[in-house]
Amino acid sequence: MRKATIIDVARAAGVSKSTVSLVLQGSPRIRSKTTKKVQAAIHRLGYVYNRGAASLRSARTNVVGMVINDLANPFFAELAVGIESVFRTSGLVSLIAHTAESPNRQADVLKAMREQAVCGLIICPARGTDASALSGFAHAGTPVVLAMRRIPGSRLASVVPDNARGAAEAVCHLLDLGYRRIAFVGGHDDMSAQRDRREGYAKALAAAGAPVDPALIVESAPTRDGGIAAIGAVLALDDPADAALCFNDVVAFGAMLGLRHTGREAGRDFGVVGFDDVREAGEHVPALTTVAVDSSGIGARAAQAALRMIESGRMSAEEQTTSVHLVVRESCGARTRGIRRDVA
Amino acid sequence: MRKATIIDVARAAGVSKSTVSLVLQGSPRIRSKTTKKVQAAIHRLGYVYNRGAASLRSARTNVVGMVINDLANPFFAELAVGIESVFRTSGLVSLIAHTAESPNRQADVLKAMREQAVCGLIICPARGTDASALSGFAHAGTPVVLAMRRIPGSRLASVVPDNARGAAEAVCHLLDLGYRRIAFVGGHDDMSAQRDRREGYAKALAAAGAPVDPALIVESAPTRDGGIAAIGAVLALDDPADAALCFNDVVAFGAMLGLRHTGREAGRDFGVVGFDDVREAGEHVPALTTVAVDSSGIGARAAQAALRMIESGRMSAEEQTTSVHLVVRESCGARTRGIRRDVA
DNA sequence: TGCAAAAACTGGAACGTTCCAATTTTATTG
DNA sequence: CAATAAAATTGGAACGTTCCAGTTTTTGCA
Repeated sequence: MRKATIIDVARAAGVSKSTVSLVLQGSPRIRSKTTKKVQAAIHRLGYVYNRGAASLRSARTNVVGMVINDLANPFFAELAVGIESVFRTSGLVSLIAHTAESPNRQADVLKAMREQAVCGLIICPARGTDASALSGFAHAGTPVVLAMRRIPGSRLASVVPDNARGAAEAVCHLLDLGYRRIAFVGGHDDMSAQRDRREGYAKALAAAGAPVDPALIVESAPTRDGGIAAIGAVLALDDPADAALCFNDVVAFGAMLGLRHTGREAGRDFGVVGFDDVREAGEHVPALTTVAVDSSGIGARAAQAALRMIESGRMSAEEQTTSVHLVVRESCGARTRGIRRDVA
Repeated sequence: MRKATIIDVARAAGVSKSTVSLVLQGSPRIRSKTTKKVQAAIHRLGYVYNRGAASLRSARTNVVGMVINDLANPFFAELAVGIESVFRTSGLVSLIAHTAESPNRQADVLKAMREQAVCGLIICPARGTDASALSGFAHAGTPVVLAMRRIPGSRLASVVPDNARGAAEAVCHLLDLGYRRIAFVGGHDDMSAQRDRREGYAKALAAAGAPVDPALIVESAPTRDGGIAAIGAVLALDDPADAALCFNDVVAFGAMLGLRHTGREAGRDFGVVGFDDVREAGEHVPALTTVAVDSSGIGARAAQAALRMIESGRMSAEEQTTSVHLVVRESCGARTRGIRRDVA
């Protein structure tokens, strides 16, 4: 049995196909009696709207793309869910894709998104993504919003947490607790978030008159294993670190594991602060002190920014920064050492 | 500037639009010289393939749908990533959607998937999903594969872990460690996975000649809070439980938290076994003994099953079961009590 | 009731692709 | 080199929708 089309529906309802199309679009110029007739026919025939055909004619799809560098990271998964729910309430369908932090996969995925003619794109760009990777969208007039990570040299809208401020707050907290050799571990230099956090770290140290020792800044993959490796490096120094601000919570978990391998315990022998405040942070033993980032809030803002651009048809390069706050738990040793300064 | 079409490409390359179409599809009956000419023109014009138009004509999209009940749960996120990577290597684009375990949202999402004319669907159905929710796909001849959860009364292909066997193994292990009042906590009766696991639990107890006390079987949301509540219930009994098999790892984490609230510690005063073996299980304190489920393997099998059906055009209702194995860590108390039986 | 204006509805044409049957080009063979 | 077979290429129709410019129906008012 062939699939029913609006023409079949029109015939069944005794109206023209144009009328059916109008009903489908919820046009206000159709009498409710007619609408009812048409909807009955739609239901009776089991008619399914063909979005492909519609977008062929009207050039505006209701599909938005979402490109996530790591869906398996709970932080990004939560972000994706936040974005999706905003789009869903606006009647848009989200096409979620995962790039596994690989620019190649990302290129493939972006090509697919273009072919699907998405009407907007939210992307957490893979590490090392170049502005040119997204030029096709700009060229086609498709709104793009960067989430969590900026791309240097691109004139694109973005929503990122206040990385520098969060990092600075964390460093101040560690300084207040009396730590002297504070390391910055994890993440790569070509991730904007890492650069921003590292900058906040350096600035806070400088503001306190403390020296910034390049040996205490160690790059690593933003993963648990990366954290283990990085913490090992700063412990092996002649003048080893006594605390670390980690690029993100996952790195912090790895760092705490690495500490344990050397007989040290976070919060007792070493101060550890993470970044993100994923759900697991509060339940880890010891509980992780971390800079809380509102993932679903960032997702929602990014989605809203995209929505505005889609609806208005005007591109914007607005850079939004969302606030962050330090959540003090155990891994920094505040309980043991006593907090000497109140952190808002 | 209007977007380039195959007609523009054809003109630029000095061939017909049919030839361009053939090149785009990688047809073997085009001379390589012609292919090269066409590809040069495609590149020169920045031509982007229009999948909507193509699927309108050819009725076969290369988009597959993926409906996940909870993307924020790391287990399902990993599953999604596994599925996606299989589809990607076959040149299919995955449209991932999230239902938040709500049948209403699921219905919306499924409608959107049908409108996008997906050529296949993999779904972890939301709790309480009825077979009729998916009848539209069956009716349209679109392959559907259930992952992780079966739907009673539906003739659909499925890939689920060997829940009963895993649960039975866990119970045997607890019995071997000397526990007597083993509870089954968490999950809901209308989730097939919960029923299967509970059945394995009951069967193992019966096989060992141990009584199955209904008071020891407590439903709860499959969340951390659910675990806290459920463990509270089995501790409050006149004859309280001394061990628990939890519906999944998240519930187990909650249960261990709940134990701590009453001054008990998993592995010392009470045996806890989880299900899934999420990444966090091994790093929790105490480390969680759990039944390991191969999430990415299940994802891959489900994707392959869907792929077979898509390619052959023949529907199948094959039910695949993947093997599971018990991972003994600390929360069951094996270290303290000594293992009296070797678990493979 | 009749007339104008507004509201409701309608019939092509068009969107960019694939499929089909037909045509042209190239290769093969006697 | 002609005749044929095979390979490569082509133009037109079709897919299901929306848009546009009407046309018909309804409403409001004298």
